[in-house]
Amino acid sequence: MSTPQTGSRGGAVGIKEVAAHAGVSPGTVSNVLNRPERVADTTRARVEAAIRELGFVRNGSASSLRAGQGRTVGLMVLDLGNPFFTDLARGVEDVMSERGYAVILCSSATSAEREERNLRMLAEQQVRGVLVTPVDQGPDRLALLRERGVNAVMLDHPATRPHQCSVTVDDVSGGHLAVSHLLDTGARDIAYVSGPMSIRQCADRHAGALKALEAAGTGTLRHVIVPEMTPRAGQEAAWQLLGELPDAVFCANDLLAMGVLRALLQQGVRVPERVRLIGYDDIEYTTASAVPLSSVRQPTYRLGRISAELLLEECEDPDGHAHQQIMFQPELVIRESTAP
Amino acid sequence: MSTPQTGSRGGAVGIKEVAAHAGVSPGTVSNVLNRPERVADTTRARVEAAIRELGFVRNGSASSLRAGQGRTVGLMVLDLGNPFFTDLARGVEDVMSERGYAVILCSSATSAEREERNLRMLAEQQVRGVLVTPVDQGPDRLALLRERGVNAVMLDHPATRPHQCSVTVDDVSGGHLAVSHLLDTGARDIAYVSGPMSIRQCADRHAGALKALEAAGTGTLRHVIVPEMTPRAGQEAAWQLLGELPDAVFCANDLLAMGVLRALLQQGVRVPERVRLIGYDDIEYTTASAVPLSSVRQPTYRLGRISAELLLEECEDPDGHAHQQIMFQPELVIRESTAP
DNA sequence: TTCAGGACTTGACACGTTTTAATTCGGCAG
DNA sequence: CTGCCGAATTAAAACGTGTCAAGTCCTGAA
Repeated sequence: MSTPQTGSRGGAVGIKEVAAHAGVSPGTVSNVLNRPERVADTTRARVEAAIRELGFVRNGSASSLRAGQGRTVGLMVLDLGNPFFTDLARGVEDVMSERGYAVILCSSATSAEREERNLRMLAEQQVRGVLVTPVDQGPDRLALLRERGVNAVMLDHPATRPHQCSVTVDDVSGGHLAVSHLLDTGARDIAYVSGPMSIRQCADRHAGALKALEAAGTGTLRHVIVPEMTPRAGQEAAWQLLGELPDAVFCANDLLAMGVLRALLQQGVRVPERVRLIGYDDIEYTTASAVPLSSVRQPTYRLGRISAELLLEECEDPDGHAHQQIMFQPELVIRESTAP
Repeated sequence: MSTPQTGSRGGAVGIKEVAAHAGVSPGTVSNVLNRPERVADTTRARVEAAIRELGFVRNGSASSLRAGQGRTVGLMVLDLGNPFFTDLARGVEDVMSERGYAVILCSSATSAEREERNLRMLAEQQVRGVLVTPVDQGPDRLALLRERGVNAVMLDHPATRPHQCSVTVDDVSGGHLAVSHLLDTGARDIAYVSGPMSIRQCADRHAGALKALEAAGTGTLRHVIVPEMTPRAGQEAAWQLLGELPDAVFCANDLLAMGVLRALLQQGVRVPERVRLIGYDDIEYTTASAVPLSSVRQPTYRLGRISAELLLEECEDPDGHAHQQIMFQPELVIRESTAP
């Protein structure tokens, strides 16, 4: 019984054991951890040695309970199966990991009910802030968090409240870019394949497409709406178009475009000679596509990094922080699928 | 000052306010939350009403501090850019969300240093368990967590300790499947493109490939090692092979295979007529590949779900739980890239 | 020698919940 | 009427850290 196992269970060492081992008071250990500048160099060295020797790990629950704020943030995305969101998550995770924050990952899977459940869980976890891609424009489910003083940054969605941060990419402009380009290649009968118009991205890209037609004063747009934005759904959308082929197809998403491309090629339709095809997102996996896919590129990874930095700034310096609505401009990437 | 704003800041209601509002003691409210069966029906109803009316949200930090265990688990993957891991993460997240657990997402980015940093962070966060794809076979970095009583399930990696759970897919068998199939198509001079052999998956698939050659009593295997498992690296690997083309290429990864395919086609090498090509993982995004890609399919999403369930079982019933090493068998998916 | 003042350090309480032992209460047998 | 039991509830003591007012020690000037 002479072992230094003073910890409660499993040899967990607390701040008290460290203090005893270093011959100082618990308060000093806490100071070493949180405001190292207030403690004398020699004492700090002794405490740090004790921490290392005992393998002390700070109890985050206690810390966050007492301090009223922890070092975790929530990240809620629409769909973990979509490379757009995983790239974005990668950016967020990279920044948070560097800064010592933990990221709680949630997927709403585009379900409002699941979004609400996850937000409640994030509130329970006492997250310091959240990055959210909201499911819909509907009721402000973030209110629950805001009341509790949790900062929020809207991801790929314009701010819904006057003073709130948001990071987005200009989807109207993206739709405009894509369709202008299709018109430039000579296409006139254009089809737009997208998910439900309740998804803001789909609606905005559609609006941009219409603007491009209007500006050009020529061309028509057909709209095929599919329930999901997956390759399979794209394939099914293409089947609908086979009866009367358009000159070009603009997909709200590269995944959809991959499905469309596959269906067209299977039916012997030549791309781009007979039908031009352009997608959206410029995901990496179209690298070895049958016909290299033109697309509208979004700075996805950077989007994640920047929104993470914005959130941390807001959390760590609430007063000096000015809310920002950052909007990136997308970029046209022309490949073979639109270059006859 | 007559408002019921007894909460500390931002109107955060605590268990005490709820108790006062319902005319019971804080202990009873806690019982309603944690062991509802111990409290009389009428009282429970009154408390639940108060919770709803006040918008009470349990403080997870306090709960986890006092109870000694929270409702979060950690998930550490090797590479968030790889669909294999994001599919897996999706499975984990789905299960955990259903069961009311929070998932802390970490990526080690195949860096031992970052793995260690993240594990320390998970320890601080008092996670109840972790799902880990370890970076290497090296020093047991999980010890830090095990000491603190954190359960661990090894993901896509055999258990390193006698009594530990693990969920894997038989990579030796996968390599065997792939190369046997290539031999069946008549290939003899086969190239294996993979990441560093320190990655277990790469090594095991290589071992399986060798076994297949041995069993067949014919054929040779060249080995091209690239630093990363990305399409770009695959492209560069293919350039190395252009001098003396093999009959077939087996890639440790579909991403590599996509890069190889792209490079071969660009150089006018016909696939599969001149070179057969097979990948690994059967990711969704090869759907619209120039030449539909043969691959070795792993039940990735199920892998995630099952390992999550295993971890929860271990956490919630530590005594009744028997450690399991589950190994799935991969499945050969033959498409055009190996079917001349 | 004394004292002011600064640089560190300490001690004790508070955070919101869970948990244990103690209390109340009605009913029922002796 | 008393004593005792079980069910339901309560009061109070933790959990491990952060914070801040109150100390201690040291240096240098009067």
